[in-house]
Amino acid sequence: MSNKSRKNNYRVSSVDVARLAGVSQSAVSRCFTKGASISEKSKQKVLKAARELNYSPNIIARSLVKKATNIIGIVLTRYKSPFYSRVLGQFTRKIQAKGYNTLLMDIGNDETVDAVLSTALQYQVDGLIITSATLSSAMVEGCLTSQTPVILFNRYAMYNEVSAVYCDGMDGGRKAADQMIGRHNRFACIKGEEGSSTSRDRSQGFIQRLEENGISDCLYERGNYSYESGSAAADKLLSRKDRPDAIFCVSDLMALGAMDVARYKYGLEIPKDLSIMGFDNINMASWSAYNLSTVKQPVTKMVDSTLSQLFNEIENNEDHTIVRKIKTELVLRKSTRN
Amino acid sequence: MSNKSRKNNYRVSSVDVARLAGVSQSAVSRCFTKGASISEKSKQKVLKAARELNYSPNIIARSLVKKATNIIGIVLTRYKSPFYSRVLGQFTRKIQAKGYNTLLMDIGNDETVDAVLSTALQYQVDGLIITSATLSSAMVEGCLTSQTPVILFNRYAMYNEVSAVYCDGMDGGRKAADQMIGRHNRFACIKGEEGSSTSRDRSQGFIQRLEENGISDCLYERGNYSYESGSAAADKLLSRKDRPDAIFCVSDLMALGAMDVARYKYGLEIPKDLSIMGFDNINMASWSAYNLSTVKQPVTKMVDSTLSQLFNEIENNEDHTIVRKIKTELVLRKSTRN
DNA sequence: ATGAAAGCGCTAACAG
DNA sequence: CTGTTAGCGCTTTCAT
Repeated sequence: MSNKSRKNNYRVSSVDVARLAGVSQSAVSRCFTKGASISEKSKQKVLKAARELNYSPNIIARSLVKKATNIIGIVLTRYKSPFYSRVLGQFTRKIQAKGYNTLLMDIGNDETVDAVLSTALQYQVDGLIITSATLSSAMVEGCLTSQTPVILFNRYAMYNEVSAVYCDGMDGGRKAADQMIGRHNRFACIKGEEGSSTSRDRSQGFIQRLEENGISDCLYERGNYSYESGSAAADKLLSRKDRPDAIFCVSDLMALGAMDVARYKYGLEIPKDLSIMGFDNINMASWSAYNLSTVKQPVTKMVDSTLSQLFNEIENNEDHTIVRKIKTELVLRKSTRN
Repeated sequence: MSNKSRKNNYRVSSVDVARLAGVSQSAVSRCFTKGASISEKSKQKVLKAARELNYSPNIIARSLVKKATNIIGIVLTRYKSPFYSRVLGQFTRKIQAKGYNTLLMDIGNDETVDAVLSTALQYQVDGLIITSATLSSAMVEGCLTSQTPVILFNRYAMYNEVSAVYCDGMDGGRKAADQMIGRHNRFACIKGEEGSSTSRDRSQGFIQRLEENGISDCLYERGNYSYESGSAAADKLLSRKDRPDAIFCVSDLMALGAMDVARYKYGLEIPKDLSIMGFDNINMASWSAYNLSTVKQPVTKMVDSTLSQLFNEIENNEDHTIVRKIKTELVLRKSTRN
């Protein structure tokens, strides 16, 4: 059996159906295009033939002529985070509900982002959602000339030709600080990787607010958003003699890791000896083992906003770009004093 | 600005490039088809023109003629589970590495599975991975006539025309039982939903092994694989006067929920008063707050096996279906006595 | 090595 | 309502 035998194998097409049904090929096309004018009689003939041959229209061919694939590309970076799983789940479900489909693309490191985006464009996606990755100007150019709407999710644009929706990390950081100030003596922050803009915003908001209140010696360590890195960072912080009694983490996962070293390695009681706050409000934050106070990113609101803007740009050809900054909400549980 | 103005907008094609480069359209096609015979000189001309026009080939058109889209469809049910996030992540990354792309489809309930699969087929996916969903015979038929290779992931086939790779839940359940037998007096099991075959296998293995050892009064409750449902099920179990001192949960997430009610609602000590085991070995199982003993599904092995079979069927037209049952591994931590 | 031409499977005028 | 016809943007013989 040769390498190509599959490709050469017959795939039933509309002309086969037409022949069997005794109608023209356009009739079968009309039969599968809702709103097209076709008599009930031919419709039945076509349907019968189609069923017999197990036919269904080739969307690729349709896309070629309609110049619309009905597919939305979603780009994200290695998503270890439960936050992004949730986001992705909501996106795909809602995209499907809208009659579109999702081409999911994962980028390992920032070097590959251009390649990935470019193949998305080559697939003629009708729209693009980019999560936690930056957009090179070459790619902005590409999207522009191909007229492909793009929304940055949880990033903001350096270029104002592209829309963005993200949550207000700066304000979230400030809220976290407000919750802790006055109840603690020594503050620390566990940030994300150096380049990360979300990490920067959140920690900056926190630190600024502290400074506004006369606290200028906030410690910090960095993690990579994982549980383990949160543990490691907290470990460093807690091994100091001037150990902090309040730690703000720029992600919940890191906060959980921090809580666990604090409790199980240092035997600290939370929040008696140490308050911890996270950011995201992932499911685990509410688990009884943690009860993590956190700054909630309103996922549903963010997703809906992204999608409504995207479909607006796609369907109404609204080329008006927007930047929507969504407010966070404080979720107080028991990992902080009150 | 009309509704259609975007669609009518110009998208640069190979003929545009050809014209600018002063070569034939086929030349530009060849330029982008590796291995095609084209002189260095024309190649440069084409490349230059392409760059100028910001051109890149339309994969949809190419797919139409090549009868191959290079896209793999992945179907999964509302994936709340961290296990499936991990699986999905591995799949997409490895699919991309192979030069393919992922069309991600989510099915809410079993009613929609046919619709979803059928649109995947209409998109002419080169292959299909179906996770935790059953395949109707109509769909098997559809895949067969369209010659689309399908692999069932963590399901087994009722039909032997379709390949499957899954982990041996029955054996996993048995291993869990072996670990608990002799150290406990009263056993219970938290199963998944009634229809779920994975739940059935895992719990059956557990219960059978118990019976082989003369224990025939294993209690059980059902959950839906979520943390909350695990808590609820454990709550019922633990409120009995003949409370179990060993609980096997068919998923880690439920086991974590069970641990938390046991500890925080009933004040039980684990594993002193109660042993708990899970299934999957998700990341959280190793967190210090839990230290959950569990039956590990070897994700990487399963994913690799699935993919190698799938690509084998795609590229070598190997229509030899396989069913690969992968062995689980016991991971002992501190939630069980030893 | 290159261009001309045929066609992938479909939709969309256009006549009738 | 229906068939005919002309493409969508590309790959691929087939000559040259």
